[in-house]
Amino acid sequence: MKNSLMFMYHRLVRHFGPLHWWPADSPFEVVIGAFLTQNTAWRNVEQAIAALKQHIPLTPAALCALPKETLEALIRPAGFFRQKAQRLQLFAQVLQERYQGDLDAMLSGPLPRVRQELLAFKGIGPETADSILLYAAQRPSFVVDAYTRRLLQRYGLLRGIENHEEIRALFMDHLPHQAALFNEFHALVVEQCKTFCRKRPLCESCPLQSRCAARL
DNA sequence: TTCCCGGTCC
DNA sequence: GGACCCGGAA
Repeated sequence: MKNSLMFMYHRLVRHFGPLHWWPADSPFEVVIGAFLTQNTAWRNVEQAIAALKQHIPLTPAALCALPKETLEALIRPAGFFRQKAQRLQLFAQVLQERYQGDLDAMLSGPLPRVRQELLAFKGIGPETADSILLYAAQRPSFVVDAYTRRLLQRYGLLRGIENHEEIRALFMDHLPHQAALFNEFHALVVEQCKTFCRKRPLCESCPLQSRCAARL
């Protein structure tokens, strides 16, 4: 398993080169992006964040102070804007009250404990929690999303019945816990799935073709 | 104009 | 399983 994952990683690095994730100016902007990108194409999230940035500095305090209706209107392009606005503000509020707005303080401490705390928020599921941990705090928590499942399944590393935590464990149990590695690996998986391993796959020029089960 | 895509909560 | 929602492709 370790060898399969590392082979895949190196092939993807060779094809896509180093990616620069996560595109954001601050850790708190990563958090906002992590909420907004749920079930949403990144291009729409960019619009929403750009609009938001024009109105307020992207800080927990400013987000709390913004009227809910205004926030909803600004992040509208990201979809699910009512629930995302409400959940983002709730998160910002708790961050203010418990940690005086200090994201680093919230995200430091033993990884499993911090992860559990994140998962307790309404609007933070496993993918969002791990995105925040990895990309806002450089903590080695592997991010699994729909792309990851599809790629691994087609490649032949899953039977198809594994749940989210089991897929995450595949990476966590077989790779060194290095934030830089996890960061790049997830970014490469996303790029790979947008380019080749799409819903309707383009196997012809895929960098993983030679060892992919779907292609054999 | 309909259809598709993507996380989380209930 | 259904609800939440957009932009863009078909």
